[in-house]
This record gives sequence, structure tokens and C-alpha cells, in this order.
Amino acid sequence: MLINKKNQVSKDWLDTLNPEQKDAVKTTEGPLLVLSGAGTGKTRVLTSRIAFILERNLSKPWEVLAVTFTNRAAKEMQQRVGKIVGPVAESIWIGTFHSIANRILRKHPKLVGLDNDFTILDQDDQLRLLKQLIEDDGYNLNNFTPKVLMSWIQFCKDKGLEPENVPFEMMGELSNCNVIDLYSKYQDKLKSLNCVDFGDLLLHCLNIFRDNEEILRKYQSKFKYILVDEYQDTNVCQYLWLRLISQMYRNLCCVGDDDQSIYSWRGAEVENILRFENDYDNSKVIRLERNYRSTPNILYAASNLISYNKDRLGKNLTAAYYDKQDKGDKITLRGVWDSEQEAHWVVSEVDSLHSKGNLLSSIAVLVRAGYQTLEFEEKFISSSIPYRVFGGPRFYERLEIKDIIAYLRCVCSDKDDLAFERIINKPKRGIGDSTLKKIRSNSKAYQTSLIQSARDLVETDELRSQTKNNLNILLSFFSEWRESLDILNPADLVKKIIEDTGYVEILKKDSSQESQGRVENLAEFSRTLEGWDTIKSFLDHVSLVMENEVSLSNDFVTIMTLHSAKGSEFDNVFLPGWEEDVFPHRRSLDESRVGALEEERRLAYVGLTRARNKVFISYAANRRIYNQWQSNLPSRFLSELPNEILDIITETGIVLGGKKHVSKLETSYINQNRNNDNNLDLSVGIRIFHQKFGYGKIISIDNNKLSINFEKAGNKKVLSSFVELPP
DNA sequence: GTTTATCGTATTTTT
DNA sequence: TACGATAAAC
Repeated sequence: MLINKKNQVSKDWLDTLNPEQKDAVKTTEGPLLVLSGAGTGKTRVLTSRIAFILERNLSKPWEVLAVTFTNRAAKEMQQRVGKIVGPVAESIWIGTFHSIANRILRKHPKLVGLDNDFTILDQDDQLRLLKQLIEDDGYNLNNFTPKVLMSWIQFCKDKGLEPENVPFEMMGELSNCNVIDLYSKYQDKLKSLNCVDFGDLLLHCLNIFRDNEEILRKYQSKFKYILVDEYQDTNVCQYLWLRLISQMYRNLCCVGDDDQSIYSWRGAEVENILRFENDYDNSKVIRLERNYRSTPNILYAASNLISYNKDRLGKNLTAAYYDKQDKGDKITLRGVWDSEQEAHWVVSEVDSLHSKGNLLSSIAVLVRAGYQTLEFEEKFISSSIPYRVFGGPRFYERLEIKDIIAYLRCVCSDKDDLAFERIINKPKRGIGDSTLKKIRSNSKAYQTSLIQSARDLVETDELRSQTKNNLNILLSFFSEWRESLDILNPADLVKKIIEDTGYVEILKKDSSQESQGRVENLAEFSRTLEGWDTIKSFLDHVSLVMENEVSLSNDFVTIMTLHSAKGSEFDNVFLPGWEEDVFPHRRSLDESRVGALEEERRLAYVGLTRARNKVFISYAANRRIYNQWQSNLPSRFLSELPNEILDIITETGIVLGGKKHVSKLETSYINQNRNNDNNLDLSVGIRIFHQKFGYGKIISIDNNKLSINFEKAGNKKVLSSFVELPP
């Protein structure tokens, strides 16, 4: 029960919601789908809804389950609910799909053949394990890489399929390499090591629900209200999981936006959201279409673009904060000669925004792929504008940190073979492949863990005395550390391990800035550990929360991929690289899947709708990718933006071709080396040939840049190295 | 067992 | 170009 004063506050938050939001908050009973467009306040709805449920005393806090995809989202929700309802928010089940599944799985590990203290593997470990299996069993991969097989297994898990349930069609091209068998062996191996991978967290949890009626009932009756964020990103496994767990009370509220589904390649199925009304009888759908973020112009552009997609539920976003007169600034569209100029232009615009009083933190550069960040970084550095690239290797993923974590894992558990393998020769101590192979075969023969089998081997004369010695030193360190487990706190133990192994010494010898950073990271790591009582609880945390918590004190420009931009917003957004083959990405065009291009378009939609006030889009006629110069046509998405809200500045001679889509043939590109000056005798009036644009006559020459009137493609500017004389 | 050379390959990555 | 994975050389 909440006291009066709180009620006062609560009343306030309810009153400031718009009618649709209020409806979504108050419709607590029955299945509810909230279609919430970008910037329509979905987090607000979710948090208010939880607060409403608690305030009306419809359930206890621990009977509410709220799932998200990212830790960031979970944390934000927890905090915002806490602001309304106070400390009781702590006992609400708020978390990512994986962390909730983990929490449940920890209670019943035996049911899926695991021990209480199972380890969660990351991608590295998963792959290492799989490679080992492939090697041990002499698999014929038919030219498929272990990575491909791994992602296939992951794909099955996303679909909620155990090896024995995988249908033949799912195997696709891999049907001739025994993948199902491999999948099955992989699962066995995981179990024998008492490990799970990320997919398993959900899959095991789902299987527990499927196979154990009483336990399923228990959770079904526990969670009276269930809320799901970003429903469009759920995969089949998550979908089935939600179906089961919500079956009793059926108070399932899913919030999502089909237009922002950009993770199909990770197993997400837009169909889940498209099907909601069919899946749940007597369900209600509420649309949130009032956008509190962007100007009318930006919304108009975004809506126009996304309208080219079929198979949408359809939404009309209207700008809440603007009146009919003020539509906001137009979208700036800039065409440039090459990617270097593009970066130059972006940085100069950033500079001018900054000098007009905009904080750098109000500015973001959103790119399609990681490699595009480089050129911007260089320009930002030379202009001494602070920036930060998001999505680089995260803190706990750094090599040195993973090494130390592996040490900790070994200390905690004798059985952690993968961790042991990782550090057995790190830092180098003269224990290489052949020794490891001996240990492995020994462990296989006697069914012991690697560490135990190493201990056994040291007692024999199987190893050379040098290696034997080295291994012995390591093993005695292990027992020493294990003894101090109860005496030292985690942070001190880490310091001891770092010292004993000489890890830092080695890094310090190498005076590159990189190892400098590594030393600092290690120091940072032991500081992080100071807040933890036991190493085990810390390790569990690490595997689920990979985020790098950096202090965000300074003002800087954000550079990130469009994918990681989902969920954030900025006053000023730069969207560079809008060219065919870059965005939409070449791979999505190659794919025969029709949906691939639509997903690219949704990505463009996500990009546009990140912006509050200003959008700057640019494209370059030439771009260096892997040191190859590529000339590209403007993205088809540009022609899907309404012309009247564009402010076009072009200097490439490449003019937008109206609504006409660029054909596949035209986009097929050629790679040529720019430096490969072909010393042609070029002069005005000469007829030349260009691989992409065909035949044309030279109009003018500016150093290596030529203006050419092409017979089919019209006037273009091209590099001289791209043209050849007709045969 | 460690270092060096060569080859191949290159989206997006919430956990 | 740059990184990783494998192969040959030290």
C-alpha cells in the first residue's frame, strides 16, 4: 500500500500521459499490444504501467515481470519505476531475457542436467569448444567454417529447437556435413563441462517449462503481469517462452514497433508482432502515434521512406511538439566527391553546430558498418573535437580482462576446461600445443577435468622436465590461490594473480600504447571487483552484463552504427554513406531474401527517427573500402525521401534520378586501384569507356577528375583511372 | 615451442 | 588495409 504523498506524485504522472498512453497503462487485464512508433514514449508507458499496477495493488512487486533486450533498457526501466514507486521497485522482476532466464535456470539446473554453479560461455569459448569437437571427431566441414556451423547452431537455438527436433529443411546447404550430429555433440559437451551458452539460457528454461508442468504452473501463477519491451525483436524461443509463462493470467503487454525490427539476422522475427492479434484471443491493440521527439519534417521524411515497405502494421506518426507553421529545419542532403570529403564536411558541420552553442553530446554520426567510423575518427582527431565510438570491444571482452577472468574461473572451478585452456600458456610459459594435446587425451581417457589430468601428468615422466616444471609452477599457484579464496577478498586475489603470473611485467616490457592501456584495464578491473563479496557472483554478473561502464562526464560527439543507435536520441544526427552497396548494404542486395532490403530500409528509418531537430544525410561518389576505390551511386533510399523537405547540396554531378530505382545491373561495381594511373592520353572531346557508366565524351579535365557526358548515364564526374579508351 | 610468413577474407552483434 | 588463422622456419 502506498502512502498518500506518493499517491499525489503518482496522480501527476498519470495525468501527463496522452489518451492512448493512458489507455495502454490502464488496460492491465488481458493481452495487449502497444504499437509504439519511434519517440512516442514507450518507456514511459511501460514504467507508468508497472507503477499503476503496483499502486492499484493489483499485484505484489515480485509478481510483475518485465523483460527487455539490453541491460541498458532494464536498468533504465528499473530506475524510472523506482522514481515513482520507491524502493519496492527492487523486487520487481525486471531484466533482460537472458538474465531472467538465468535466474530461473539457477533454481532448477538439475532438470536440464546441470549443476548449480554452471558457467555461462561467451562466443569465444563457444567457438573454441566447437573447433575442438570438430577436430577430435574429424568432421568433414565441406568448406564451411566453424563459425558458420556455430551460427547455425545458434540459429536453431533461437528457434527453440533441440538437435533431435531440427527439421530437415532447416539444414539448408549444411545438410551434407552432419551438423545435427555436431549440434548434439556440442550440447553434450556443454553439459559435461557444466556450461551453457547464451542461447541455452533461454532454451533450457523453455524446456524446463515444457517438460515440468508443476514448475511451469508455479511461474505462471507467480507472474500476474508480464511486460515485454521491443517485442519486434523477439525470436521464436523467446516467443514460446512468453506464451507459456503468460498462459494463466494472460496479462501480457508487449510493446514494440514493427518498423524498427532490424535484428532478423540475430533470429528476431517480425512476424511475432505482426501475428499478435491472432496469437492471443481477445487481445487489444493500442497505437502510439504521437511523437514527442522529432520535427514534422523529419517525421514526414521517415514516414515517406518507410511507406515503401510492405507487410507493416502501419502507423502515422504526428509531431506532438510542433504546430502547423513550424515544420522544423529541412533535411540537409549533401553529395560529395569521396568519403574523405564526406568526413571533412561532417566534421565542419559538427564544428559549426558546436560553435553555435550545441553541445557535442547532442550530436551523433550514425553509420551503416563499423569500417566507416575510421575516417570520421581521423577528422575528429585532427580537428581536436572529442568523440567516442560506441560498440568497440567492450570492457569484459578485452583480451587481458578475459585472461584474468579465465584465471578466476579456474580458481573457482576445477572443471572449467575452457578457462584452463585459455590461460595454460598465458603469459607464455613454454606449454604449447603438444603438451596440451597430451593433457587433453589424458583427460579424455580417464574422464577427468583438464586441470586434474594436468596434475596427474606432472606426476609422470610423460613430459619433458622443462615443461613439467613450468606446469607444476602453474598448478601450485592454483592451489595457493584456491586456499586464499576464503582469506582474501576478490579484488586482492586478482592483484595476487596478476603479480604471481607476471602478467603485468610482460605487458610493461612491451612499451606500445596498447599494452599501456592493458595495464590500466587490469587496474580498472581489480577496482571493479572491490564491490563484490564473492567471485562466483561476480563471474555470473560479468557474463550477463558485458557493458563497459565509462564515466560520461565529458562532452563528446557520438559515433556508432545504426544498429546500436536504436533506443537513443540526439538533437543533431548525421547519416553518412547513403550509397548503393553501402546503404543498403551490398549483402542485403545480394541476398535473395526479399525482406533483406526492407530491413535496410527500417534501418534508415531508425536512423532518421533518432533526430530531434536536424538531420544531415550525405553520400560520396567514391569510397575507399579495404583500400579499393569504389564508385557508388546514391542510395535508392534518397529517392524515397520527399523532395520538398530536402535541402540539396551536390557537387558530384550525380543528380538524384527522381523516383526511379537504380537497377541491379547498374549497381554492379568495379574495383580499380586509384594509384594505378593508366597514363592515357586524355583530352577534352575524346570518347572513353567506363565500366559502370559505359561510353561517353570528356567535357572537361581537372587533374585526375574528369567530367564526362555519358551516352546512357548522362553527365558524371569520374576519376581518370576509372576510364579506358574504347577498343 | 616460439617466431615469422603467407594467405584469405572482410555487415549489422542487444546477451 | 588489417586482422586472424594456418604453415613453415627458427
